[in-house]
Amino acid sequence: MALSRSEQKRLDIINAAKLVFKENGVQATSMDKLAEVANVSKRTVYNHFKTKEELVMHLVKELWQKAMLSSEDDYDKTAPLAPQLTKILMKEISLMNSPDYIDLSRVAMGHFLFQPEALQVEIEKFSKQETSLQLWLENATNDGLLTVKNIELAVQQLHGLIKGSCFWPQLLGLCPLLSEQEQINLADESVAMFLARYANS
Amino acid sequence: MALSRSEQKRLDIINAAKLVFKENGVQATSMDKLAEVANVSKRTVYNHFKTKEELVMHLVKELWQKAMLSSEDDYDKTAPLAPQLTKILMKEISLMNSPDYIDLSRVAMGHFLFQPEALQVEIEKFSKQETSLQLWLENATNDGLLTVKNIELAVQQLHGLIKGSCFWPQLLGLCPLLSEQEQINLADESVAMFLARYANS
DNA sequence: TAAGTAAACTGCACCGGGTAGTTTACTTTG
DNA sequence: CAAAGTAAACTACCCGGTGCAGTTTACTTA
Repeated sequence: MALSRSEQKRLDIINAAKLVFKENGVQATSMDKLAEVANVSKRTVYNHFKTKEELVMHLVKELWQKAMLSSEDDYDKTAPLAPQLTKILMKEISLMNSPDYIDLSRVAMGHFLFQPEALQVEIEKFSKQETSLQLWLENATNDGLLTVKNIELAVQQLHGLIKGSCFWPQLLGLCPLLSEQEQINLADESVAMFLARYANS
Repeated sequence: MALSRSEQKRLDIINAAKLVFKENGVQATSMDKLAEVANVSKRTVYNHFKTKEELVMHLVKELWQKAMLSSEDDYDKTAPLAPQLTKILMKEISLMNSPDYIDLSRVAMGHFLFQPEALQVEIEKFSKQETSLQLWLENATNDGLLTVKNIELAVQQLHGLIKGSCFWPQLLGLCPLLSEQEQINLADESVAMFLARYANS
């Protein structure tokens, strides 16, 4: 499955961008530096991406798609709730706690922090689809296994519990990534708290 | 209490910095622009602050001090837990959900995102003191009113529940600030979930 | 009350350096 | 040989920070 030379160069540029943006952010990284790291002439960079902005957007979209790819988390009416929910959370945790995701999120955040309109635009392109977590909660609530009055709030609570330990501290460089065991503990603790509040006995 | 002219100019500069940094961030704001907004000559800016960095740091320290000023939240062994915890959370929520705090946090985040070492240094200067939330949890646990095995985790969980609704979305410009009623609801919901998990019946 | 003084402020030119994006003339590769 | 890549110079800026001559302010002395 050989890539054409052009395709290869394109990948070199994208990989170099990820590498170099994550070190100092977008603004502080020049296109000259980027081309140098990619081992590509600056003109080639501009042949593949019209502007710096376009290159950044390409990376951001890649990130979004990764975060949004919804796997089929089958909701099972008869199985115990805790393991099902744990499985869903583990999937989110292991994604958000990966180096690539953190690094790219930092880049995106640095880029969008002061352009909320642009961020809104990007988000709306993807926010049509419900998350698998939300669907699961809706199913379990409709079957009377949970008592959740406000599903949006519940989703936000679960995400808050998770991200507060496995995403934001790492994004800010205040904590190292979680080990596999720590990830499992976090999922279990989050599920325990959530079900203590919402599960029907 | 009249301020000397120099003190007044200094305040003008600081206020202009808050105003102008919050619009486009630190990197994207020139010192010429800042001086113009402050109605002060650029030379005067540099007379008060040796470098741009020093000015930014001044703002950040101001933010930290506001966030850290711990009030005496008296723990009361005999009173019901929920209202006590709600009160503490409300104080944190109303601080974190204020425009000044959000705006300055955004500036600080944009500045430190790619300088984790510098952030570490700043944080360590302030992180000696325990938060009032942590103290309260320790007291309630020692008195057997709560069963919390891991207090640090519990603190992080509470902060996650709160910040996930009243801080991070606003920092990113995805949600408007919470109304007083929404703040109260958030505090109540967070307390309800927390106590459902940890309170001894 | 008038003259003097030190400190702070102003405005502007200036410096060294950096950047996004373009152009050109030439070379490599499929 | 046509499409893509290369190196290097080039345009047209912007920015942090400094130096300096001259002015304003507030306060004090004669």
